Amino acid sequence: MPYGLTVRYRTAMVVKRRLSRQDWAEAALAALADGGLAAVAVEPLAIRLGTTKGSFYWHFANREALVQAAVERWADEHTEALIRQLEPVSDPATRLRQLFEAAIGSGRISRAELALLAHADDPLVAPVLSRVTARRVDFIAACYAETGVPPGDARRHAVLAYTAHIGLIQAQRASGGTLLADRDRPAYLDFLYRVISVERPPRR
Amino acid sequence: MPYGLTVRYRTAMVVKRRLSRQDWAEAALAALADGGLAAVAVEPLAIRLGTTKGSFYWHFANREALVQAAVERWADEHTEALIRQLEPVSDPATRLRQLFEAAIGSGRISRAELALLAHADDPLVAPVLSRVTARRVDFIAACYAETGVPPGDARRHAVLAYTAHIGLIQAQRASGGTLLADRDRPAYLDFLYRVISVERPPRR
DNA sequence: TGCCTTCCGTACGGTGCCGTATGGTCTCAC
DNA sequence: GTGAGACCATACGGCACCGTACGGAAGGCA
Repeated sequence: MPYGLTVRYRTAMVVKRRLSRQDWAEAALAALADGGLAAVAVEPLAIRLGTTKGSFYWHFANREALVQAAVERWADEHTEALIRQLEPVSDPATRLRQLFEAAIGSGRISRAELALLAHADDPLVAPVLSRVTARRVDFIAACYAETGVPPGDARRHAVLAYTAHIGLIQAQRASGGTLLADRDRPAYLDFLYRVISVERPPRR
Repeated sequence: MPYGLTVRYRTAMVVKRRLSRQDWAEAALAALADGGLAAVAVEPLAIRLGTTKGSFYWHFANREALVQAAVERWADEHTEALIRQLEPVSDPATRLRQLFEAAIGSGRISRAELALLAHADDPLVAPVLSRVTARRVDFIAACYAETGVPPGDARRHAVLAYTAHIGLIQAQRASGGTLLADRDRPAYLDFLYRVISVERPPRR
């Protein structure tokens, strides 16, 4: 909501900016993160961007195209970028540890995550989500394998690590945050890291 | 139709009968399971039931009331009923084992589950979902405690068990079913059961 | 300066849903 | 059989959104 204001402000103060396809995609991803797939709607977004549908239908054929753009953007930002960033880390155990910390850390990340999981069977979401899920688990499994775990075990570890993570953010939200109090979180993470054979990360 | 019978013919296959509040709630839960919260819509449901909105607004004040009824129905069927069924099992380890088997078994159960998780922040869903989540995890933790695990550990075990389960059905759907092939499932469950300290259930 | 492309504003019609109003029909007690 | 209450059908207005049509404004370039 301060977003719309900002745009209005910018419009008034500076120069009226013409929007690009990327601007729309970015706004769509933001809307997705905090309103679900249904919030990716042309007219509301236009208002939020301080423009009108006229702009939108110049850059996109229809709403479907916008959703696709947003989802692709998400896949890149929240998976490929992270993997690119972790790939140079040579020690696989350190790599895993950093991955889990990054994943568990940001609540902003999980918001888009949850919105997409919520529409996993939507024809626009499903293919990307499926690709991303496979990519992540494969990456985790490869790290485990690199630490010396036999391949079959590596995959099982990876599946557990990934599902425990997804399940945790889901259940935390489902419980209204009462599932795990903040003060119990470190102990739980220690426990989880021990279970999935990751060396305990240093406490901050 | 050649019969000029007194029985009015409806488009649906069901014979025309007067509907109860429960009929609507049941249909709503079914719609929820396979179309998400948005599918709990009065007019489509009326068509599906072979009736009209006139019936609906006799039994319910508005759509909100219908959603509430469906969600409550879900909470009872998929949590309270299961717990009632498991409570008489005296051995806590057996109780846990049966619980996990029941939870992992039915795909029909998880469909409504997923639909509700998808709308965890909806004001109509949130309170019930939060209640149910707490109830389930508490139940699991109590079982663990009863097996002799110290209380703190019991809760951590319970959280892991629950989130691993939720995460698994989520990730399976997200991956389009490719996360864990059917043939890898038993081995994974063995692994999971070992990790969360539950005696391995007998293979069927 | 004028022109042409790129981009945006606005008006409009269409769709799917919610909720109300009102009158009709069915059922059961009597 | 009849009347009262329970239940349903239909028509209507409203809202939020999609997508189209078309007339402009903005900004580079001759």
